[in-house]
Amino acid sequence: MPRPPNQKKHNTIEAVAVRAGVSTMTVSRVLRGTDKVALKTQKKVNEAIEELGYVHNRLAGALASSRSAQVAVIVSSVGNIVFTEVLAGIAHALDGSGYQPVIGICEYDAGRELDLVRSMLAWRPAGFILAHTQHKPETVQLLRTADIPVVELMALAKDPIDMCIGLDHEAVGHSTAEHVLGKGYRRFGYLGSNHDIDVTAAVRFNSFKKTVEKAGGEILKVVTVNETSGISLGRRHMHQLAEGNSGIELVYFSNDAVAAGAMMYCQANNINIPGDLALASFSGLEIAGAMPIPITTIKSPRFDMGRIGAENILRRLSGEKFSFVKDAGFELEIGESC
Amino acid sequence: MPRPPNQKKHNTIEAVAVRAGVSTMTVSRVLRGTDKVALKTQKKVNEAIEELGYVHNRLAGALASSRSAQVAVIVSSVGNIVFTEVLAGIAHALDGSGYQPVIGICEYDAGRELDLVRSMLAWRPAGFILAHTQHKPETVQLLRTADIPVVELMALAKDPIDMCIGLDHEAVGHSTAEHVLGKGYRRFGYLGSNHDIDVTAAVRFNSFKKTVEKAGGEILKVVTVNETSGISLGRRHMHQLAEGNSGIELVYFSNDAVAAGAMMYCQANNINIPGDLALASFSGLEIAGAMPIPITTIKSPRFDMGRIGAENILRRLSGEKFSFVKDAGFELEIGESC
DNA sequence: GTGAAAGCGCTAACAC
DNA sequence: GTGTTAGCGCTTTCAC
Repeated sequence: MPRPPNQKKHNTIEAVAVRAGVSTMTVSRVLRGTDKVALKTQKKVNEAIEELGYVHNRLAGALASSRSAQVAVIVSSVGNIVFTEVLAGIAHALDGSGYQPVIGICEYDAGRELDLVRSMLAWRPAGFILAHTQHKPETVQLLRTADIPVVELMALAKDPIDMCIGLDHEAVGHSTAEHVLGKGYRRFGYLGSNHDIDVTAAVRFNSFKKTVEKAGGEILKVVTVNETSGISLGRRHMHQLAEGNSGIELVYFSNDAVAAGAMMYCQANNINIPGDLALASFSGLEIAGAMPIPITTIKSPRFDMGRIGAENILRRLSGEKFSFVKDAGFELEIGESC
Repeated sequence: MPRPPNQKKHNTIEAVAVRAGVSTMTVSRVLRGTDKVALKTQKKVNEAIEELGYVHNRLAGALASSRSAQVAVIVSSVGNIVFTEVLAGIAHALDGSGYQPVIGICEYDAGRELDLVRSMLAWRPAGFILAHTQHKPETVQLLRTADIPVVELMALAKDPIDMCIGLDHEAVGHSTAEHVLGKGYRRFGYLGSNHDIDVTAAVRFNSFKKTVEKAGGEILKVVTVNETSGISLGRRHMHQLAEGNSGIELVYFSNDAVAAGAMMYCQANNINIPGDLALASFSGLEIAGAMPIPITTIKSPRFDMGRIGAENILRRLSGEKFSFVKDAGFELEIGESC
């Protein structure tokens, strides 16, 4: 024998229907706000819902309609403020749409990402947002066959899964180099973190280097550290680039947190910026502008990438047909550090 | 007539079952890893899954078993690094448990929180984590009747919904005051942000003030700003406390980001710390220790609050019966700023 | 170790 | 405007 018949159904639209003296369909309609229901009936139903403290079961709803109201989001890390801004943009765009973000964190690990995609897909999300463009082939395959709108953020994908809006990190590195070359600097140092997992930093640096060398400049010293990027990292490792008479005129950083730490080191060690040493960075974080000597950096529209990504998921969900790969653009934020 | 009969079921355990030459039940068992299935059968099923690119539908599973594998999490903001550390702790604890966090952001708004709780509850999460203790009565009611494990984090709740692990912010303010009084300071200023939404900051300050005044000290000037807390806020508003001969010996801050900005102001304006002015703060963020003059602050176990919260949700989900309200404790991190 | 049938709570598709 | 019926894709329960 199968499971015993329902005994005391509670918290079902059926209970609400009975109490309101209508059919379950009517309750369903009131709940979803679709179709027309007589105002009097609506009132009765809403009262019944209130009295019973009924909470709609979207699990059953999603199954029945094969339409979920969740949007899956995977970010590399929440410890990195860059991603939290993207998340904020996504949350902002989704707010009030009826869709909810479900967030997964892959810690820069493509294997974890694959696992996450698989298990998030099991909840049949309406759309998928990935805040990075490095994936395993299986991940791409899985998402392509899922047949839901997908957006990749942060960088321009060479072979996008579906939609994409991100930065051209090569252009970022190039522009930064052009700027500092224009200022007359020719001898450079570099301090970066986690190039093995943050591919975009490597792309920026390589492009920076290429442009510098093409113009006759030199990269005298490169320090890359494999620990989590942060202020204290910059503070602790800056001595490698600041001490002695290395001839370095300007240090380029993988991001503003590292640069800020480096500036703290300089402040604590009486190194004059930009007189003794100039600094240039990437991120456009609040901290760059709040430094005693504001740091020249590159600002990218992180919040907007998240917002636009989510908005386009919504547009597709509402039936529009389109796809795109869009350069999000960036802005050179000139401080006093170079 | 109701909906037309299933035509081409794809991506169902039925399709897998047919291909593997077994019943759907067997596929289900393999998928969930429960019960015993002959190794040969398992292999056949797994092959079929692979060939079909089948993705498990947890929606249907959750409905049938009335058991979901999602844990709902609500944080006040992701812009505040404090919450991202809590999230990281939660993600860490849930990792590998089979449960997935579903994150909502209420932006410090109890009304939004209520909406979020309602709509997240509609997905029948297995548990609920709230990274704050301020709620509308309806929220509390809703969660209490949901009959799922609930954890509140960050502060000690007076009337906890269920479990709670957080800081005693009154003790924090008191300890900070004791420390600075012990150092001989008697005349204080305060710079805080967003007291209307961040209740914990107000609690810390009031407790600080009480302790100071009881000891014969004075709070000479209080500046509270209603904008999003951050480095630049500290940088821009510090002048109100630093300029002139106000007699202020030490400034207390609502958090480290504000304090760091204040230090940037002092650095840029040649105010000697702690000679001209001492600083004390709260948070224990990386930035406090990376300053040219490390800032004395209070460190709380944010990651661990998240981790422990999630772990206890899991314990309850595995059948254990218990509840608790736990003081997470804190540590005075003595820098050179006072 | 495996299968059959009923049902989780809801909504699509129609009828009235 | 409202009700009826079948079924979304899975798991429960029991039988073999």
